[in-house]
Amino acid sequence: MFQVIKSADDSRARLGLLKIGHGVVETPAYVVVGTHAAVRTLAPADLVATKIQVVIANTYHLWRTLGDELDRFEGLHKKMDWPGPIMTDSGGFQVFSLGFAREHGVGKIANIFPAEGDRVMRMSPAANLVRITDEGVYFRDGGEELFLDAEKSIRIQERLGADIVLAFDECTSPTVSYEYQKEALDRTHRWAQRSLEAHLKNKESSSKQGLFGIVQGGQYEDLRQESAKFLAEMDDLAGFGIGGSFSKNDLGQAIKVVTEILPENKPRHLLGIGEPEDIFLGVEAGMDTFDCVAPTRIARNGTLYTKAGKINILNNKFKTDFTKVETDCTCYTCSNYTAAYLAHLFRSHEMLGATLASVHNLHFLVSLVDNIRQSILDDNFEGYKKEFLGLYLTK
RNA sequence: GCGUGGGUGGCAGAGCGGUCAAUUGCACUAGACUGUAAAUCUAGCGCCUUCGGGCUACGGAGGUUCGAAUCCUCCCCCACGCA
Repeated sequence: MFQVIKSADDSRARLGLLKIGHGVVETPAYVVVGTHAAVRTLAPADLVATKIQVVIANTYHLWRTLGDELDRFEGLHKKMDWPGPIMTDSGGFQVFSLGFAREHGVGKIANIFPAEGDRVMRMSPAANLVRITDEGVYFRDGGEELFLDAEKSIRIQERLGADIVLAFDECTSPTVSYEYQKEALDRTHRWAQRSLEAHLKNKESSSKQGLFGIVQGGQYEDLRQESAKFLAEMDDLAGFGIGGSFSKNDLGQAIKVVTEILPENKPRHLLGIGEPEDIFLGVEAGMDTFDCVAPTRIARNGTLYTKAGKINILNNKFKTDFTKVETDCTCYTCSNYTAAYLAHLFRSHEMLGATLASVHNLHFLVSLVDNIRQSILDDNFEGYKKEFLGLYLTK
């Protein structure tokens, strides 16, 4: 299922082929987030044009939205008219995002321990909608409570029919105590076993789908290692996801300690991480695939990637910038439109602005991982990394 | 000409004696966004400032009052109705 084509000498970076039901994924690869079985603002044809290889949809949100319709669901590929590989997230992240993250107004990468004088931007705190038990998780949804556990998550994911499915886990915050991280980790491990059992029970779908276990452990290296060891021994897992909410400084180390333990012959997916600098970090530490809402979310909010760093197309100067966002970019947006036109679309609140920006940002990241693969092939990963980040992080 | 209702910051529109440099929305200026309850959110938005505050402001000019965007007088505009 997964084959490492080449490993770098000076880092853990590796080139691979992930063969799954709906195609072969060349890794390192970027996975676009299509939570509700749709990539926001993009028509399927737009998505194909970005050359993105994989889409990840979300179990919790689809289950919540589709409800009983899932019983006669014909599968995400058909539903989305997306011919390529699909992953589904288990709903484990919603344990965090609808719970702790909502309550404390923090996100996946949170500046939770700000330095003196730091101005910390946070979302307004809101009610915690989550109640975690050893059995599973209760999500408060309007007046009722939705209960999701490992078995149910796997069953829903079978219906959704993605090529890669994820074990149900508890994503934790880096602010909680060691004791709680440990408790949550043990729970996540038990849920991983339950997920695997549920997965293997259905011969038909488990022959088509691969189940990834999810490494947790928060900011504690020993727990991360324990988690990697635990999951590494589960032979029937098709691969691994690395989860959790990080602070930016811990990210690299948290991945490194884990990839040292995980088996080389299985793919590793870094969950929810995907700014350009993080991809280098992840690849260097031995990760194969990445998904992130960033390219599409920041696009909708007017931010576009360029080789010289991110730009905000709503900035005054772009009103009269009749050049392309990136002169040498071959994406549909840059091939046809000026920065000024994009600025105009955003200022006019035209949806096309969000679409064109999303197309560009996805193309940017797809090109980035393409170049990373080439650099590994050329034994020049470190060189390419320095070259790219040298320009990208100047701003 | 008569009657009525109005003239408030770039626009719309609150306020109708003190807590008003003036609610709110839009626009504008920045910033944030990392397994998406985000096409969202945060901050700023008269001038000056040693960030305590100071100054000029609610059509114009006077006046009443300790105090006026708010009350009175005159003037100038606008809308609608009647001639």
